Amino acid sequence: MARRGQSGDGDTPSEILDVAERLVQRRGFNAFSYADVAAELHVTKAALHYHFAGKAELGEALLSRYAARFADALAAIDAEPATAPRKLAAYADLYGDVLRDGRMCLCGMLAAEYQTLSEPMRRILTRFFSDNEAWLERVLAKGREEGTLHFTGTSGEAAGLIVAALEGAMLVARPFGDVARFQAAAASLLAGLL
Amino acid sequence: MARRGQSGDGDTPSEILDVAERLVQRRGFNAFSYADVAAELHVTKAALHYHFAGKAELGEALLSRYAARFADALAAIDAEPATAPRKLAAYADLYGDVLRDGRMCLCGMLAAEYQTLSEPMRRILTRFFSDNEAWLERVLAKGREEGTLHFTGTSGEAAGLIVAALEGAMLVARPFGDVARFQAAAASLLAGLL
DNA sequence: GTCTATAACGAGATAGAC
DNA sequence: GTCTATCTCGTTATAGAC
Repeated sequence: MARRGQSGDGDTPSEILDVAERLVQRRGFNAFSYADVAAELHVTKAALHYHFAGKAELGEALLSRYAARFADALAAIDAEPATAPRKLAAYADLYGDVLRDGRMCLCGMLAAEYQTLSEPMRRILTRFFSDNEAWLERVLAKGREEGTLHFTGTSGEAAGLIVAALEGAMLVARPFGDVARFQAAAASLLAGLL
Repeated sequence: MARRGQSGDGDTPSEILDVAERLVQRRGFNAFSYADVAAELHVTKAALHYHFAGKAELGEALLSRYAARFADALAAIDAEPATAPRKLAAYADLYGDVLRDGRMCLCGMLAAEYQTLSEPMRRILTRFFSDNEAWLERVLAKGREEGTLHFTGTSGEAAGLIVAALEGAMLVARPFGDVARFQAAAASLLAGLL
């Protein structure tokens, strides 16, 4: 059974989210419209408003789904036995996969547009970064304890640097249309932790 | 003589650029309008169109001025004798100063919106990052040569990581309204190069 | 160099039929 | 659940007076 997109389900709300997500990740939340999504799905804007009352509600659904998917990916990394460096490499690959599809991280994109977002969207967004850093902090602490990772400062500080560096590496790589630029930065970052 | 803003000159085009720049750095290029700038300067939108034909032309002027100002700041760092680590710290401070004013780096913001920009804007933007990395590459190579900096990989790779990490640290710090978050990431980054 | 006025378009959203 | 039709507003941009 052919299944496209990342959401398994082929129901209308999911299809709307799939299209909107790609548009936001490529162009930004303030540069996509209901008309864009409607045209691509061959439905009318009114149909979209039936499923998502307004742009803010659509944005919240987008963020919630993205954060949940990311959390699942982190759980999947934790499910397999691996050294801390390998877990970090797997983490960086999550970002690389998004970039390879020509997209910015949804949350990195929305972070840039933060001041124009609704309160609910803001809360989910900051939560995303906090959760990511908390996961990284655990991996980093374990790695340092096991002797597989070496860094100065706290695990929390290193976690913050990793999130920042990966988001920034995606941000800068996209204008150059050059995934290798991201890979080089990620490799350089992780090499500094060995 | 009282002088506000960063542009020395108090002529109309400069004032327009000052206001537009702040709006773009806080809200994004696709979330500010001629009406916003006009209202703040107590002039009409038509007056703005006299100085900058369209939004794209205004954006080009914005980017050119920002890039020139940044280049001046790098020249100023080079003008004084300092160790490579001190130069890197001064470089990171350029970003910190922008963030302390509640702003994202203009070029980081526009990098997120890259796919919606005009060709001329795109060219100036990528040039900005290339120039920054070239400057960093020189500082890094010198520092390694002098033994004041230590890192694996090429100077170019390390330069790319620094730009990415600082841009990303700004991006992530803003949603938290927390400059300390940026400072911690910058410190952690530079500590890894000692 | 700045104004008033307005054109032309697209965005977000709603009412009500089917 | 999707449609047609419509509304209102904001945005970019221009013409022409002062």
